[in-house]
Amino acid sequence: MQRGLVNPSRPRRPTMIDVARHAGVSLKTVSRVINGEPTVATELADRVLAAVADLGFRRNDIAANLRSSEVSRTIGLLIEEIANPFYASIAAVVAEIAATHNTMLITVSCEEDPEREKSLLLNLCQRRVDGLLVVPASQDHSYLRREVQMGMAAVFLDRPPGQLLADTVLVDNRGGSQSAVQSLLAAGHRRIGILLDSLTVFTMRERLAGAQAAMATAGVRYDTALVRDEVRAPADAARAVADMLAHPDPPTAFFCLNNRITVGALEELWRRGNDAGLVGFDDFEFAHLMPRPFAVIAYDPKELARVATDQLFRRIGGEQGWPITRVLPTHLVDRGIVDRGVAA
Amino acid sequence: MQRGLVNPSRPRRPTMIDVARHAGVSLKTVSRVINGEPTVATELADRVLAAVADLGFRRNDIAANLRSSEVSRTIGLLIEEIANPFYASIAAVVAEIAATHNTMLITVSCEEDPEREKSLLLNLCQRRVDGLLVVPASQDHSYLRREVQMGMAAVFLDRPPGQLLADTVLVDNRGGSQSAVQSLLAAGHRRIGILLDSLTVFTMRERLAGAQAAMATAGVRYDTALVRDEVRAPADAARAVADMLAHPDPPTAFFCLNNRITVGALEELWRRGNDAGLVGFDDFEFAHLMPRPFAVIAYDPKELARVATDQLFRRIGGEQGWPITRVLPTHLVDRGIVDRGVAA
DNA sequence: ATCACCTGAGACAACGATGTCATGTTTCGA
DNA sequence: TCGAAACATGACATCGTTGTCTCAGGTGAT
Repeated sequence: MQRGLVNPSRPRRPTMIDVARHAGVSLKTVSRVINGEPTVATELADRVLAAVADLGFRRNDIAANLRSSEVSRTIGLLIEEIANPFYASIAAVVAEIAATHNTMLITVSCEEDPEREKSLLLNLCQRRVDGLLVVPASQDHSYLRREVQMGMAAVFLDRPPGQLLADTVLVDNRGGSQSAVQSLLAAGHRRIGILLDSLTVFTMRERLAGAQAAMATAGVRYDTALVRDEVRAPADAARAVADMLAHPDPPTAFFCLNNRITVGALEELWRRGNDAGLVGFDDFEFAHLMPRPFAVIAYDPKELARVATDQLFRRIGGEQGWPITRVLPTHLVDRGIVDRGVAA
Repeated sequence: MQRGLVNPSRPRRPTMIDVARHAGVSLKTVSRVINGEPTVATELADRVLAAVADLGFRRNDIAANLRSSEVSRTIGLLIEEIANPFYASIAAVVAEIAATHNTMLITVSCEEDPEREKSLLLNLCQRRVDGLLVVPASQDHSYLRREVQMGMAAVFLDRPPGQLLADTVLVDNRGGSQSAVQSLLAAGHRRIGILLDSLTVFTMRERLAGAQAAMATAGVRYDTALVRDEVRAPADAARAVADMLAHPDPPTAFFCLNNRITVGALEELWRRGNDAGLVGFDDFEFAHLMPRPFAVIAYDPKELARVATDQLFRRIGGEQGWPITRVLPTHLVDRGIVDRGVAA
């Protein structure tokens, strides 16, 4: 039973065989023309191209890929969520570099769910992508070991893999945090409030460790009453700041471990006209338009993506060797408002 | 020559045949077990599953898809650039809805280049994605006609297709613009500066037309000296504002046709302490933290994406019928600063 | 006890392309 | 003028799955 007869409104896509018949040549000749092999007589090639145009033929990449199983020219990127500007800028860089390798990008968001992470990554493996870029949510990636052994390229970024050796690109979270707190200490602050998301996240643990190290080095007491975790949305940060300021011995400065928190804290301090010191980890767009001064520990997420993607394509290209870990530097940036003369 | 012997470091992936041999069953039985068909004796199924675990077998979706060419469970999304928050939030919604259909998303950015748009979309067709979501950059999509005829689902969003009939979801650019300008006129403004990106973009033409209509209705002269196009970056907007304010009969209000322009204009007016009226098309994050009051024509990009994606999956699901165009409403939102008492 | 029926399992073709090899034709030098 | 090399073309197997069909063996009704 021919499909063409069953559903005439949606014609079956022509295959190379149809083109061959239409042009009066063999299947293989069509294949040669489509793939630009030079050993075809001009006259035949023209007939084939005419048939291609006539029938609206377009090669089925799925079939081609199955036969010549070299590369699918597709890579996968796993992140938290694409709506987050941090990840969006990473995805942009990855897609751009991939395009130069004639490769498309499947981006999947796991939303901090380890189960989802696993199922998405294995699903990508089933689709036989050429490689994986992973910002992991879980701490156990042993389920990827076999895939990697069987040739799946994988590079982790922003956070390291767990139970798996793989190429990794990180940011110097600890060092950046250390210098953030050092700058507050140097300005004379001794009571520093620290706000963080969740300790289940690698970057948060590292940043907190850096802050503790800086305080220990300076001989300043690390008071757990001045530390709040599970601060997720900006509004949580605002509440935490208000809360800490009500403390009998309140902080005179705040260190926010990500930019969502920074925005919330900043908004609250600004609302109160409180001039506490404020340093946030991560820069962000519009930081220069915020209504009060603060500082950030900045680094380039694009560079992170660039280094990781380049490494991935090196592996896809067949580069052998032990997994490599690279740590990118951070730097302190003083961020003010558009015009500091605001109060004047 | 076996590949395993050529490159023993990267073992060949096991296929169903390997699993079948290892479990002492037929190929087809493996296929049945993998696909959860119920007609397999428990004892055999267990042997197959053990072999799968032993060998680290993972089904090749490419081959499966080739054989049973139903759906590839992949859709394509074409946008300008993923780093733009507007498109990132669209991509997030599309990916989320796609996930509920067990479908992954390939996002490609054409960066306003019509040639790139064409090649990317046709490339996606070659990959046999199940459907396309398109924010078009070009004005001629006749090259998609054959693909659509042959069953490729396609939905356009934010901007309409050219030379092609297809499902489309738009925003009421004209109406929104009209009410923006009406609000400025109602506040007594008669000289209104208009800043826009490029007239090659559909949304810009529509928004400008809406502004003109509002002025015509009110009997206010449309002075081309107060219109600037090719305003791309915020800095361009700042310059344009400065320039217009130097006009002998300067504008007392500005209408910015996108949010990048709004930010630049706002920054310049704030720097000058100028209290001109300001309305921008498109809301944006942090708008409520900006250092001076203004208004925006807001709409929900997520709703845009939701409606378009739902329609796409309806088409993928086989829904027939003529292409549909939907236009989503906008509304005016007064946006101020965190605390209007800033100057106090 | 016989036969129709059901069910589980395997053999084989098919999906749409590419790789390999064989074949027929042309070309060119001796 | 002939033979070998070079080239253009096609026949056929193949990639890793799933769909179709067949068949053996067990079940229940008559």
